[in-house]
Amino acid sequence: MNTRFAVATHILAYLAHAQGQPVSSDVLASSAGTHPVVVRRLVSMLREAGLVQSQRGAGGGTLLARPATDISLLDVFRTMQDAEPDLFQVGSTNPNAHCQLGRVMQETLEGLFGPALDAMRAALAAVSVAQVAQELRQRLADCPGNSG
Amino acid sequence: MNTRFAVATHILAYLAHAQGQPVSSDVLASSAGTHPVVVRRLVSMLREAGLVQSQRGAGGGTLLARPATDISLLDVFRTMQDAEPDLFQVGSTNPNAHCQLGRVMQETLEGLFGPALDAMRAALAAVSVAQVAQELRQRLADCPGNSG
DNA sequence: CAGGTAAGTAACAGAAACGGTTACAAATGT
DNA sequence: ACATTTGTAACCGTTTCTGTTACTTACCTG
Repeated sequence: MNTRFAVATHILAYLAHAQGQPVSSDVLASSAGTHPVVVRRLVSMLREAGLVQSQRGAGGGTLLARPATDISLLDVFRTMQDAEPDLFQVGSTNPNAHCQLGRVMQETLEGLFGPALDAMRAALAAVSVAQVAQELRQRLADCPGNSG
Repeated sequence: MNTRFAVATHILAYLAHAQGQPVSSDVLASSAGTHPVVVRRLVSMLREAGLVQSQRGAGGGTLLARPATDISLLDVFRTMQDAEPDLFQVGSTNPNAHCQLGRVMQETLEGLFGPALDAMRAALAAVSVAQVAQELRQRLADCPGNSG
């Protein structure tokens, strides 16, 4: 699930940079260094999450569904999840059930891992796609001849 | 990699509870609800990290290599990593190289994901195995007839 | 209306990781 | 000696992910 988060953020930052112009999956894939279908898969998830919007047909593509300032990395993280609940998955192991050590251990670990996840979520929530795009612009200004 | 972290913490908490008595991989596996060889695999990693110590032969087993108060969940997390660098793996995608958008995007993302990881690490560093074991004891006191 | 463009999606292949398991060697205490 | 227990290697089945192909659907333009 690792690259999905990075690629999705890549896509969103690119769309923020495009300022309302639809961008095709071919262009996005070329920029992110992956396959257009992979991009469309991620875009599908982002669209279901209400972060982007798509237009079919000639001249179509994907664009942000709301201002880049209103999309945080936490939004992206949650959309790409499958990972968030699994990060410190305590529930998959099947300890001894009822009130024995195994079960109590699970509850205890959940209580202790929680703050770590909360801290990470808070840090992700503090960064918007607009910030990513802006930092990108600044860095791009430092080197000539960029296309995509 | 998810269950590894939880099972490893389980093991360490159990060892802290055992207070210097070597615990066999059979007992640990039974408590954690997994296979003894899986436990030995994890114990191998924990041993390389200097967190535990093992004794072969009859009456042998594993015990903590240092006080439980000196082992944080961050130590466990780092030992079980393979995941830590991959959590927000930005480098696997192969964008357009040189100074183009793809490469700059990587650097930008790394800079923005960093604080999220730092926050999580700080939260994990704040919890020791001793705390886990103590919380376990408290919870176990609330229900009768626990063995393993 | 015809044709080109591009999203949407299903399906498959190959790779990697993980957990569980078996098997066996090495070490250690009784 | 012998039982016990760690230390590893090896293998299997499952899952997950990425890349890719192929095909359908939708939309714009001439």
